[in-house]
Amino acid sequence: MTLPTHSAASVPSPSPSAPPAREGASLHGPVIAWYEANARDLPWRRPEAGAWGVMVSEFMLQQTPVARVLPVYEEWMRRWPRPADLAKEPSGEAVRAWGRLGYPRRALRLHGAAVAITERHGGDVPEHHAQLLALPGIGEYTAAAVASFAYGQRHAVLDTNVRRVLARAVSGEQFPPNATTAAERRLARSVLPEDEDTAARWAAASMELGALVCTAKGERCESCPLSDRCAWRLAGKPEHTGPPRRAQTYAGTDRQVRGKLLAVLREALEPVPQVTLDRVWHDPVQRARALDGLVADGLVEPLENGRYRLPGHRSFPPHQPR
DNA sequence: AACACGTGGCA
DNA sequence: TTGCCAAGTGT
Repeated sequence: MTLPTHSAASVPSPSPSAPPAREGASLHGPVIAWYEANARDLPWRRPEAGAWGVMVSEFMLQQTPVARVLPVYEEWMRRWPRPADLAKEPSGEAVRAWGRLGYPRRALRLHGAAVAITERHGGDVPEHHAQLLALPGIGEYTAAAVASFAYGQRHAVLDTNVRRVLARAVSGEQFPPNATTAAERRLARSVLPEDEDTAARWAAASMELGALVCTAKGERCESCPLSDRCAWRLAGKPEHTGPPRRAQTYAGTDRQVRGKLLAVLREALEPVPQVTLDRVWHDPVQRARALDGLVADGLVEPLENGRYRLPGHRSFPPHQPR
């Protein structure tokens, strides 16, 4: 596997007089050129990361900022350089090494994906979108991202950054809809470069643009390669209308209690007695519900003696075809 | 379709 | 301090 090399010479540029053959043709060139000059040097973008490195990074980056992922990613790749290395560990080790990245079910699913890769794909991250999609924790976005970033394939990689870039540059809206729509997928496919290598560069470049320039708040239009043609900017940057983007509450929720319980178990080297867990939350009803949920999710293993620990053995459910 | 699911930085 | 936000997935 190789990361696409950066070469502006391979970026096709439409002739000045002819109208663009397709809607996205006027987007690729500027954005890819901008990317080649401004892309961050992230470890999972280096060739030595391999498909496994790309995949690990994608799991960690789901809803989690780059800065927080970096140190954990380095530790994981040092400890588990190949899928089989992770697969032979108990799943609880993945949860423990996940640290405070949040959404620890991702760790469990990444472990489950490593097991599946070892069993079904000979230890190599599969290259086909459908094979990736069948792995636990990999949805539409991550399957496209791994296929594109790791294997240079042509896929619409529609994450929150790209959705925002397209919403603004093409649709003239400040923000995309709350949930990804069929219209967005259609738009993303319509602006996808025909050439496979160019499509892979566009995927990485448009995502980086959304992450660094076309941000949710404090967008830096003066640094944007699309500023002269951005539909939203040309319309005077109208404020978002429509349904408010649903706020995510956290304080006092089961999620917070789960987080506190799991934090105790992550730090513990030995199984933890019930009474220790009882100290993390005042409400016994909510506390019990949170603990039951963690057990049901396979994040916590109850032992015969009334103690609890991170799962000591593989506990991910068998693969269910979608 | 709407929710649940962690965590911490920043304005 | 509160609210928003960060490369989503599964049910």
